[in-house]
Amino acid sequence: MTEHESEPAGTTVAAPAAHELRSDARDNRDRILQVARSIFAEEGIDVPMREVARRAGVGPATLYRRFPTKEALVTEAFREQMATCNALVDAAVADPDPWRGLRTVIEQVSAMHAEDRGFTAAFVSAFPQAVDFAQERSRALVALSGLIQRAKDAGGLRRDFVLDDLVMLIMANSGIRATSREAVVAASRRFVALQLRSISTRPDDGPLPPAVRLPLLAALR
Amino acid sequence: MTEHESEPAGTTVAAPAAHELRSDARDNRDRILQVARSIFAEEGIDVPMREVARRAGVGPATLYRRFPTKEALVTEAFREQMATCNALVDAAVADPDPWRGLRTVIEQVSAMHAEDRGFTAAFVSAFPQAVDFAQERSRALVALSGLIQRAKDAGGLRRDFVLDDLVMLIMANSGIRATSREAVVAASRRFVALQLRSISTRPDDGPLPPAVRLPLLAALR
DNA sequence: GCGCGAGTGGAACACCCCGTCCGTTTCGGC
DNA sequence: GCCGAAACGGACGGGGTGTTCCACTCGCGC
Repeated sequence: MTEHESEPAGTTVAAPAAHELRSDARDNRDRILQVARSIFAEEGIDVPMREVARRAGVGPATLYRRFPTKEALVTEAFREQMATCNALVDAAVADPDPWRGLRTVIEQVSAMHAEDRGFTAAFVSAFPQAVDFAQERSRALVALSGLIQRAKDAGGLRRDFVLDDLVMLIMANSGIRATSREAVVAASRRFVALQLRSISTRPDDGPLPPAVRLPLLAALR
Repeated sequence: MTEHESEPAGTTVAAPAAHELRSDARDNRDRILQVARSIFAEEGIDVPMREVARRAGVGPATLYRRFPTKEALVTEAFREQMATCNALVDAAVADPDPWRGLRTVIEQVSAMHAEDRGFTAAFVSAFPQAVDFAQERSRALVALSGLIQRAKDAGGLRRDFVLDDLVMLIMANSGIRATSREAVVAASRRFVALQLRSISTRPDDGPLPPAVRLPLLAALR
């Protein structure tokens, strides 16, 4: 995306359109993106644009000149993580042990969602018209589909597991809430471990990660 | 709750304060509540108050006279389901087979959350200051805690399972989204079945409920 | 019937949000 | 230094939501 800009060629890895910006503008853009990533991770995607601008020390107009819409900002903020996510999938698919690959990718993607509240929203695409991620996602899902089949054949994964189950587990994982990011991460870890046991054909092994006190129980002291 | 109202005695089952209303007012109140339950179940709790009023065929003022705040409306709308939920817990705790009781309560509470998007929000208490449900919830959690212990002792439940896990599973279940209520219910059913396998000490038995196509996969046709 | 007060609905208030306009500031090539 | 264009930020418009005000209506006891 944004390759259809009026630029001759891409010099760096993935610089969208920030090569001919004035120095101050470039600084501002970088700061905005940095702040956005931080806020989105901490508070989710529903943070007002004003707040992002305020914390970045710029006016709303500056924010909107660089990112014409909130969707654009969100997309850009999570591009990196999306790439990471895809890399995780690729690594998993390339793993000679398909069951270990599947296990690992579930663990890691779940961890990413637990660590970054906003990423989940971007992943599920809070902006349905954002086709940006859709294509990469399709590719990843197809690859995972193959991995699942191989994991079944090689052993380790129960034979009635399907791709939809993978999506279902990721969604369920993202439903976990807690009072702090650390708590969410810890709870997610235990949850995933439990998941893996339920979709594995192998016998139970080793202790689960520790349980975590969740908000609903706060009333109990 | 609301027993501390200024009424002499409860004539009917659980009439909050609707005993001396004019007939039309009573009709309106009932209709509002009925509409609210329906909308909340279908679209979640974020429906504007105006919309509830509109669908109930009344003006916003009427709605606000009966329910002074949105929180009050939500609380009242879900009181019944909360009671059902507590009854489920009581039944589970009373089950002579603790593992079956636990299994059943997980299945049923999960189903309730899947069937009613709004209930989840009310359950997790989208309004933190709503202490209304907090007390019953505490009682239920304590009871469940005992049930869990007995299920471990009697066999069936893995020994490292704790109350927080139960909350975690319910939360995770509520993270499941789909394009229709039916799809959510079906996916939830499969999810719960998977859960129960992971927390059970008994060997795998019988087929899982069918998988469900989830929104993320829509791109794959 | 009749009248009074509970009940009502539409407009309005206060607030928040996304996105834009415009007069001013600042970079950076000369 | 200088000066034009790029960049800036505060104010503004449009839309949406929870909640309230107020003049009018209508059940219901007499």
